Amino acid sequence: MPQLRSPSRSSAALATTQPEWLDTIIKGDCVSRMAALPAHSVDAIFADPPYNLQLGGDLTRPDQSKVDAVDDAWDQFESFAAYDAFTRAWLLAARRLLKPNGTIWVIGSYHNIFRVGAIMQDLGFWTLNDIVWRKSNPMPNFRGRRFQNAHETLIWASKDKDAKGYTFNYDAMKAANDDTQMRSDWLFPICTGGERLKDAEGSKTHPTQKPEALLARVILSSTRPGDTILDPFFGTGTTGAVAKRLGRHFVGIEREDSYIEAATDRLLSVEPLDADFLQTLTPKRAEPRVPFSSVVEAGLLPPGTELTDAKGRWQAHVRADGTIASSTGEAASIHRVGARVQGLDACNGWTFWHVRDGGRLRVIDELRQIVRERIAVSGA
Amino acid sequence: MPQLRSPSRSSAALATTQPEWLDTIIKGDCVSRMAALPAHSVDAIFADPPYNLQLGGDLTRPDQSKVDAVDDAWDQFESFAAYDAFTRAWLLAARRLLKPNGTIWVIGSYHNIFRVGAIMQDLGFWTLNDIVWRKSNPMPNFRGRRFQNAHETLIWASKDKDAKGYTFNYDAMKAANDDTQMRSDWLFPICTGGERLKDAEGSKTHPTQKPEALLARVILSSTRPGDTILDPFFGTGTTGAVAKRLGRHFVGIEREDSYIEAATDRLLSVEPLDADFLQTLTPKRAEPRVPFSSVVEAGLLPPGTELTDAKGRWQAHVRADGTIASSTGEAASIHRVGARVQGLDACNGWTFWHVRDGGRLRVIDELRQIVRERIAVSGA
DNA sequence: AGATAGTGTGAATCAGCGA
DNA sequence: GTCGCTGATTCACACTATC
Repeated sequence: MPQLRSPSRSSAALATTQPEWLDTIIKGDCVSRMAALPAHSVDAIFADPPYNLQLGGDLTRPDQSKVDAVDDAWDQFESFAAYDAFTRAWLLAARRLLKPNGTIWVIGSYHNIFRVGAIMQDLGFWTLNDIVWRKSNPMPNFRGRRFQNAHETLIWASKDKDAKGYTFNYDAMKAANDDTQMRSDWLFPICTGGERLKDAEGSKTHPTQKPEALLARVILSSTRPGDTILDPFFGTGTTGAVAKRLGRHFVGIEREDSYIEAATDRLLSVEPLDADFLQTLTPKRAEPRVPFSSVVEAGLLPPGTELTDAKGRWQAHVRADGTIASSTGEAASIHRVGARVQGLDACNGWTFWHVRDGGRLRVIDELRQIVRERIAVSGA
Repeated sequence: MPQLRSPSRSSAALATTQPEWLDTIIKGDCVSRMAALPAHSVDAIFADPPYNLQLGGDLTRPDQSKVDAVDDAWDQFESFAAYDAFTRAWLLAARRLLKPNGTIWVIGSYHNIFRVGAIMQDLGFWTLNDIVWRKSNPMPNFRGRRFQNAHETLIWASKDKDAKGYTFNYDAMKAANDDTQMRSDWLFPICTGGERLKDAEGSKTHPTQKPEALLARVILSSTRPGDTILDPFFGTGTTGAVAKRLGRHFVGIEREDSYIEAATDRLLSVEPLDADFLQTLTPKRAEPRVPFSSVVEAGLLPPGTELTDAKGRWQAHVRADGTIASSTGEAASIHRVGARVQGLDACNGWTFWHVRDGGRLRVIDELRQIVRERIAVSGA
């Protein structure tokens, strides 16, 4: 097996315990190969399963019986049933490998995505989004009998309904999109030009090679550096190439020797990006918790200081124990009092309350940030 | 029954043979009502079935106001199996009514569209396209836990694989789209403002009223004047209103009296129109939003590239996820970091940041323009 | 009258932690 | 497992109120 491993950065000390299948391509049928891997071992899955319902080689009927001459509708149903059985099998095997907070991405077109999506729901996957990949340069419809088929669909799902701890780099996606949240429709060109792998004769190595930009958004949005991403239909290894470049681990499963060969060469030439450029924004949720009392104790808001909302409609006073008291005399946390004066159920006191600082009002969240920075410096 | 009929243009001579249910709203359950209509009697079907949203508790906006959720009884199903049985029943009844060369449209979201699509395939419908309705003004994701759900999906299918004679007004669609083929992704605003039906108290009559522009494109693309369009989930009658305006016949089936009443009033006020309506079908947009990450992923600004302002006073470097980090270590969007290094509240990062290109500095807005040209798409 | 600021709202499967 | 508290979170428009 060629050395495809991305440098093991964050887990350098654990290198000896890294499973031997990490950052490799496993040859064989994906269902049986997935069954041989340990459960709960991958953080994310990206799957680009065969779309064509007539791919006999990829499909095995539940019973290997030969079907007599039947009418079209029945034959169609048979082939759908075979595709469904195949889909259920690989999705089940994939689900077993997924960590409880892992997520799965599956890409398809109208030929297969409805069946895949319904089976995913049946198996308990919980849809987070369906994403539309809008192709900026799709193939035209030559016969003029339909709309130009200009998109494909991705389904992004967590392992089950109650898995709330999945990774979604919301802040990074928003920052990357001019500070408005990333939508469910993505625009990318199809894979062409130098990115498209060609064989010696100049014909494309793989019929449906996906653009690296698409995989990059998938990986950057839903995984963290050091995570492991499984691709059970590895093909020419776009998932692995982007994962390696972005400091993630990968596992690929592929049956065809020619694809494995192309993917191996490709992966060897990928240089991981410097870790400095892979850092993503720290979600606010993950920042250290600072009690309001710490702001008081730090002297930034001495007891007795008057707080007010941004428009000066409500007032409260800071008390020594880290509670505040509204003018009506009710004392509680900054959040509770903020909610109560407005007559709401909830309120983020950090962004609601302000303090007069010279001529202007300053939101107390800035004071929390000062305390956080002091804590960081002291190495706490 | 009030007179809702559209003037019978092409079939004036046949007016005496026009069935009594044409251009009317039939009250009742759609499965049994469809069973009472003659087979092969409609040219097209537009169906907006319940989506089977499975909503948990309340959802509040950041300002603590409550989102008015779709919690109507008609959208509740006990299980996927119950939803599937319902779907199979109405699709079977609908298929019986469809003429051999008729087509069916079904709209849904990721909650239901996969199941609907799979069942349609099982019943023998032949998918012609899946169409993405991109909403120009979708509701945000308030908790930042997913991508903004900014689209819905329509499936367009013929009665069976061998039905080749269906109507598709290819040239009209192409002409309406600046003389390039109409794509499978359509951009329309959601139904708001004066078009949105309100009750006496000013609250929306129907929770999921669809925009007329969407129905107009459906009807203009796949039916001819004088055709009959069935809507088994008529609601407040958008399908009927647009059909009447465009010189088509309609049949609506609806259970709720309040919706029937609103639809009846609405239909009476519709005036049939000439087909210059086409022009409203292609909403013109300003230049498409290009995420900064797309410039990074396009290879124009590889991660690690140093950015600087026009005078070289401040520096930052590009990170893989589309954020940038200043030399002081602060990371955020190109706009935020630009603002912060200057000590300003806001900054247009596209025009502030430059990159060294040979000997000269090049503003990154030029790179955005390059990406725009690469991904130029009508209606983007 | 016209500009500006403020408010309302849409098919939504929308927390995490510690006690 | 439940309960309770902290505190994180919104885009594009249409419409209304105010200056």
